[in-house]
Amino acid sequence: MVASFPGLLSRGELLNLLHNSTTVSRVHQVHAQLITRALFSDPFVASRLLSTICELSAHVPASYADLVFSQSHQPSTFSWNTIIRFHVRSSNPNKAVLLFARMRQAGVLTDHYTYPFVLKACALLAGLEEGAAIHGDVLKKGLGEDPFVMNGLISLYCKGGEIAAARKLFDGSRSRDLVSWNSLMAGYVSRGDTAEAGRLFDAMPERDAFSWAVLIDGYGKKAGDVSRARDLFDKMPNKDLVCWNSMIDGYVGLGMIRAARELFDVMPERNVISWSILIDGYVKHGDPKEALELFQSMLGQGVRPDVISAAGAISACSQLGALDQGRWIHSYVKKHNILLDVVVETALIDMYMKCGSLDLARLLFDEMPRKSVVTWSVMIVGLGMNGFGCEAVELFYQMERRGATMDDLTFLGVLTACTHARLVCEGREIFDRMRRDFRVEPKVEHYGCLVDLLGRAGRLQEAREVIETMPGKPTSSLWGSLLASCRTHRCVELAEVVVEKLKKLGADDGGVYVIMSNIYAAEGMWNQVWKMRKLMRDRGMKKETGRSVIEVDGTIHEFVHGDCSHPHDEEIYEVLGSLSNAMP
DNA sequence: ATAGGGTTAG
Repeated sequence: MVASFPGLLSRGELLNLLHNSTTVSRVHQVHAQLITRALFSDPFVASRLLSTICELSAHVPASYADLVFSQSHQPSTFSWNTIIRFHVRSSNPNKAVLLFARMRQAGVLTDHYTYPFVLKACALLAGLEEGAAIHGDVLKKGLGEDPFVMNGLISLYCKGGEIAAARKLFDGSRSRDLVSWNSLMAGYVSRGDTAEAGRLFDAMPERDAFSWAVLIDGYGKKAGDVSRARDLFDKMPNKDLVCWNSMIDGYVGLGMIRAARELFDVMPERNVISWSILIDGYVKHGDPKEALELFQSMLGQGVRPDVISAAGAISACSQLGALDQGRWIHSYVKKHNILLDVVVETALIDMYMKCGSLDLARLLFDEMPRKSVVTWSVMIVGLGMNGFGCEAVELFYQMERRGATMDDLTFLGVLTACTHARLVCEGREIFDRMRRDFRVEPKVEHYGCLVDLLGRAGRLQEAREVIETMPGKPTSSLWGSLLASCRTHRCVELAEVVVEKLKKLGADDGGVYVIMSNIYAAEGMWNQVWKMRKLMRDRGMKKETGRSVIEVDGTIHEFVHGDCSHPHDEEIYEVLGSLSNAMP
């Protein structure tokens, strides 16, 4: 590598070369040269090397930056600032704060360049105490009117929820600039006070694209008022990419996919974020097929996907059971060196699980260096869903032994796994331990699981007691679940009680009477059956049509209840018939 | 100072 340089370069030439390095491997080459030329001990050279590395922060492993920093002799304020900035930028605020503390311990001078980055780190950590101490420091040094430092403080207080403190600084400042206005406005937006954000917007002496984007996002996504967002969007003079994306995301947030799509289709330029927003919109609002098509056209237009857009597409595959496409996307991202992170890997595991490919899921799971709560939960849910309830519970216990934190969805997963595997005692025990041992407050959904678990096992009275003694108001879905169990276990009396409860809650839709009439039919109570049917007719009730989708060999098939238009229609119904015969 | 990602079952 070193040989690629012609002859020996002078200090100046190397510095120049360094200045023009735009890739990590180029920096490595220059680094090697600096060492062979014994120039690395030159503090100025070392600091230039470090800052070049930090310029490329997105592509540089933190360990490399740390190494170069630790090898420099008596790093200057500039070098300290650089390494702190590096860690802030690579979203490692902990490290940045730590380095700042060491910087002060070492007695190195801190300056107006140091503070904005440390403050940013504190803001990311919501470290208000730390930040307030730094505020004191800033004042002592007389840096309170430096716009960068002050803006750092404003956004620190905004992120920490102390908007009043931010406002006080803002109001009392002589040197506030456009960024200060924008920061404060963003602060109001993030705490949901779009009205005050709007007032600031109107009062601003000048506005830039940030100002508009903050408020478009505030009205649209944060406040759910897309028409105001749209007004603003239409009024904006030179719309930039960000505000198009924010506006589209505003529509997506409310499920207005058509409107989102219309804007997407006419926007002058798109980036991978625009595509992600829409892909995710389709995923979240029930059209995973369209999401995948969109992902493919994105690739077709030569837009390089990143982890986030891939996560959306993979999610779509999970919903569709599209194993082939899911595997294809997996190998695509690997082939194109798109770094997988915990989130996509979790999405992949979920996809493999939902597509019934337990081996591939397990393989990924075991090889993951870092797992999140979601990763564990997805695995537990998947095992349960695929009929491995015992393994799911076992994994839950393993999670406990590892001391991993659990959240409400972990419990939802393990409880549903128990339901599937009829593990009534385990489920009951885990439910009881939720609050006691894990300090996770059970929500209605957890009560729903418990009711389901007990009800399916035929312990109908216990299930009813759970509903009637739970804290808070039981929802109709709890009674609905109990009603389903009443049908399974042919308990007419309780079913009638439940229907009364549902009626009181105004939740007696078509589905309820369908079940009730089935219950009567099973007992041969035909008079009651007719009564139910008549009731439904009189009220014009209909049960929603059942439907499902699955991919086979790359083609996506959709099935709708009662539909006979599939080319393999007869065979399908034959298999279906034999399956339901085989089921207990 | 502004835009995008993973989990329940029915």
